[in-house]
Formats: sequence, structure tokens, C-alpha cells
Amino acid sequence: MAGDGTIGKACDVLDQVAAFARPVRFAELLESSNFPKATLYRFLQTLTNQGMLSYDPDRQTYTPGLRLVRLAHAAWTQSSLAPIARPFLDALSRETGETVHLAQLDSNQVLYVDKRNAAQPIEMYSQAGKVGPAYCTGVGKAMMAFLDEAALDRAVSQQSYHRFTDKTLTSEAALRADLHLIRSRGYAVDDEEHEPGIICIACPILTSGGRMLGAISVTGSTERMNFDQLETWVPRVRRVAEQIGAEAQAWRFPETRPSADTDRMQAT
Amino acid sequence: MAGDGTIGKACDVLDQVAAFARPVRFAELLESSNFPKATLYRFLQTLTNQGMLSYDPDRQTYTPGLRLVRLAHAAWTQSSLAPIARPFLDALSRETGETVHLAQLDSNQVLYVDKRNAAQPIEMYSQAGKVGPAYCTGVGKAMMAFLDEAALDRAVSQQSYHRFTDKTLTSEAALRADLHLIRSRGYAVDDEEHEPGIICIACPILTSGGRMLGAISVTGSTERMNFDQLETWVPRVRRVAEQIGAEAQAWRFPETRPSADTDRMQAT
DNA sequence: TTTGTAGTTCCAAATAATGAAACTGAGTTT
DNA sequence: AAACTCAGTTTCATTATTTGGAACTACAAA
Repeated sequence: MAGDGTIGKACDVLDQVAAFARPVRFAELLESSNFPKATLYRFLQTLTNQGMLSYDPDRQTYTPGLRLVRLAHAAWTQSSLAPIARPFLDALSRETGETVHLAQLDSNQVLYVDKRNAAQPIEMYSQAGKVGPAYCTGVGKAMMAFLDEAALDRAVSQQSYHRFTDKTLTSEAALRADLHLIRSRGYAVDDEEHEPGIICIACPILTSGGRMLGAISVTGSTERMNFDQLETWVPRVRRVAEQIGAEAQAWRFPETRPSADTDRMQAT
Repeated sequence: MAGDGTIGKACDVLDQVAAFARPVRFAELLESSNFPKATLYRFLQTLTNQGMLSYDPDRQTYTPGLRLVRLAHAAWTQSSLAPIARPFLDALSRETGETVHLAQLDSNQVLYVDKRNAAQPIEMYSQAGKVGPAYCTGVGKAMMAFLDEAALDRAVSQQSYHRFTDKTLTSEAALRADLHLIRSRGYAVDDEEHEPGIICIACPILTSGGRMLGAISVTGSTERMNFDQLETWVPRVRRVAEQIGAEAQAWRFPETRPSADTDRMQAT
């Protein structure tokens, strides 16, 4: 992808290891990368040494390392969005009784940053950190619709347009039209475009200056409800999104921030 | 710390940004680093460009980037421990009704990888990814006790020995003695060594070859229970630790692993 | 023993990182 | 308005690091 020097290459290697959804051997990585043997080898050494990768000597495999978990923790708690949004998600989840998501845009994909699940208790990293397509999800479209022109063009052109269901929008033109509608209306819907039976409404989170920070959504299933029922939540979701946006903006210069991390650790 | 070339330096910068528990300006970073202006500047550029950092143009501040969250998700799901341990933690939490932790050792600190909270619902990243001291926590001591000699020496010498409470072990000698006991007995206790009123028992997770993978703990408070009551859980915790160890080992070559990630996404 | 496969090390050539110094530009003081 | 800060950005000759073909090792299978 990008190639800013040594650091860029190292990041590529990290992504590659992460892309295998399992512990991976040197040879496999070598095959799927353009790096020469020795070069890749040294990268793996260095990254392992740094804790960015972890190496299992028994099985001779690499996986993404624990240091990433540490750093991601910092990313989450320092983010200008997730910690602020947390209590709002709690409330929205309680009120609606449905699944609630907080997402941000990361290289034109949807990255789920937090979640409240209707049924089960929250599931740690196996939820947050997950990525999904932008062109066929509520949060994805809500976010793209509020990008500035240049960024929107880039985003639209970088979608895969894979047809997940009959209703998936599979062309730039169709997506653009929907985004236009979303922008004027202020919220996005996903009408089984990603998964059959799954519908959702989503609102963007914006600063007063109009910068798009992320999106929140409420998801339902066609088995339990129809679209009209789901759409009754739109005003509420929009208000919550506005509140989050306002609070996020308010932390202009936190100086001392009431750290989302300060909750008693009590862990031993 | 370590300095393997450009990559090591880049990782240092990431850590530095993460260490400020808030969005941080260029000048602040410059002050707290040894890098010359231009060098640091270029690192920040590149890392931001790569999504490892995120830059807020409004406030001119850097924070750890979203790409880290994505990568950490992969680290968690691909880890040979966390996904396997999950159902066991659920069970242990249900049975004991107490707070349960899964931890791994990361540069001789305790890194909490998963958690079940007695009272409240789970708290996302603000829990997993957190780090703590090893010399005065149950999981920390349980893990150190089962390191090989060289690694143990290193670990013991790298603790800070800050006195958190009256009961904190504050010397290498005292810690070594406790670790010796722990090793022979098979479990560790934390008797208010980290926080007053907080007690805990912890068992290491080992492969059959004796490699230490992590530890689990059950935590209680002196207000609700005494040590004897808590220690009745030791056999159970030990058994769970053994089971996790066995399963972790069993995934020698998963080929297709029943991915902890396969839970229906249903997110839009 | 030979052959093959997977991983590791070497070192001269190619490339990228370095950092002092100069520059910019928005805001402030004289 | 000119001079001055201060925070951030760019330049470029020098320096240090990365690079990768090829040679090597270790082990397993034929």
C-alpha cells in the first residue's frame, strides 16, 4: 500500500501478520509478501523483539503482539470519542433494548470502536477493533456522507462493492445517490444491505465545525421489527449523536481530563 | 529503551505518545524525547500517515491511532490464550461470583488481557490492555514464579518495588522468597499488597512443557470475605488454569480455528 | 549419504535516516 | 508598522541503516 520508508514497511508486515487470522509461519509470510527472505526475516526479528509481534517457539509461528494491546488501550482511552461516548451508548442501549454501535472511519473502512449488545454481555476485543465495509453499513454510510468532497471521492472509489445481499448497493453511482440523501436527511439506514434480516439506522457524530468524528447506530432484525418501528428511534439517536459531538468538541483543551481510565483497577 | 534501528525508535515514539494519558502537542513530545526536532517531526508524520497515530488538526495534538485498535483486535483473537480462556473465565466468574482476571506478562509488567467483573458489566478497553505491576499482584507473582531462571532474574530486577501498602514486598529478596514458595505450592496470593482491602489468589497457566503462558486470578475484598474463604477456590482455579493450558497447547496447528471472531457480526 | 525444506547469517552496495540550520507564519510586543 | 516570539515545517549534505543475493545451518525425508 503506502510506503513511507522503513516504518511503512514494518507496518505492512504487522498488517500482514494480522491478516492471517491465525498464527503464521515465516514461509507463509514470505510467500504473501514482496520482501526478500532476509529482509522479511529481519523485520520479524525486530518487531518480535519490540513486542509488536509475538513468536511461539514451540510451533514457530508469529502473531500480533501484546504491545499492540497495550497501545490500543491507550488509543481507546485517549480517543476524543470513545470514552466520551461510553455513557451515551449505555443509555441508548438501555432505552432501545437493541444492539448499539459506535464506529469510526479507518482507511475508508468502518472500525467498530464500542458496542452494546442487546442480548449478551459485552465481548471485549472480539468486538471493538473489528472492521467492516463502509458502503453497506449504516455507520459507514452515515460517516461517508459527511466527509468533505475530496475525502468522499476517495472513500467512494475505494469501496469493494461486493454484493452481500440482493439489496447491497453495488455501484459508485448508487452509493453516491444514497449518500446525498443521507446528508440532506441527517441519518443513514441499512436495509439488509450487509446481512439478510439485519436492519439499522445510523447518525453521524459531527463537531460544530462540521468535522465528522464517527457514527452511532441502532440495529434490529426483521424478525422482531419492521423498518417503521426502528425509525422511531431516529430522533433519539440523532440527539445522542449531537450530544456526543458537542461533548467531544468541548474537550478542546482538556488539560486534565477525567480519564476514562481512572476507574479503580482492583486487579491482582 | 531498546534501540533496534528505525523500528525501535518508532515504537519508542508510540509509547511516548501513549504515555501521556491525553492528546499531546509536538512541543511536549519534543521536550520529553531525546530526538532532535526534525527527526521527531518526521516520525510523527510517518506514524500519523500510517494510522499508528492520529492527529487532531483543530487542537494540534497527537494520540495513538485507530490502526492500533485494529491490530490489537487481531492480537487478541489470534492470541493462543485469550480466546481459549474466554469460556473458562465465564464459568469461573459464574461459579465464584467474584472478579476474575486473565493476565499475561509483557516486558515484565502484568498486562490484563481479559476480565469478568463481579458487580458491573464488563468495561471494554478500559479494562483489557491495562498494565499493572508484577511484584505486588497475584497474577504477576504467579507468572514470575514460573519463568526460567534467566527470565526470572531479569523480571525480579526490573520491578519498581514501590510501596503501595504496608504489606507490599519491597525488596528483591522478599519477592524471591515469595516466588519460591509460590512455585512449590502452585499458586500465588496477594494479601493487600497492591491495594488495601483487596486480596486475591492466582494460578499460572503452563504448557505441559512448563512454558508459562499467563495466569488467572480470583479477587475479593476483605470487607466481604477473609483469606480462608478465598483460598477455598484455589483447587478450582488451579484446575481451570490447567485446562486452559492444556487447550492452549492442543491448538498446535489449528489449520482452521473455531475463530473467536466468527460470532455473527450483525453490525451496521 | 543425498536431497529437500525451513530458517538464519553475511557483507558490499544501495538507500534511507539524520539533524543543524534556515524558513514560515500566526500571533505579540515595542 | 516594524521587530520579535514561538511552534511548527522544510532543506540538504552527511552519516548510518537497510538491503538482498548468496552462502550457510539444521533437521527431516528419501
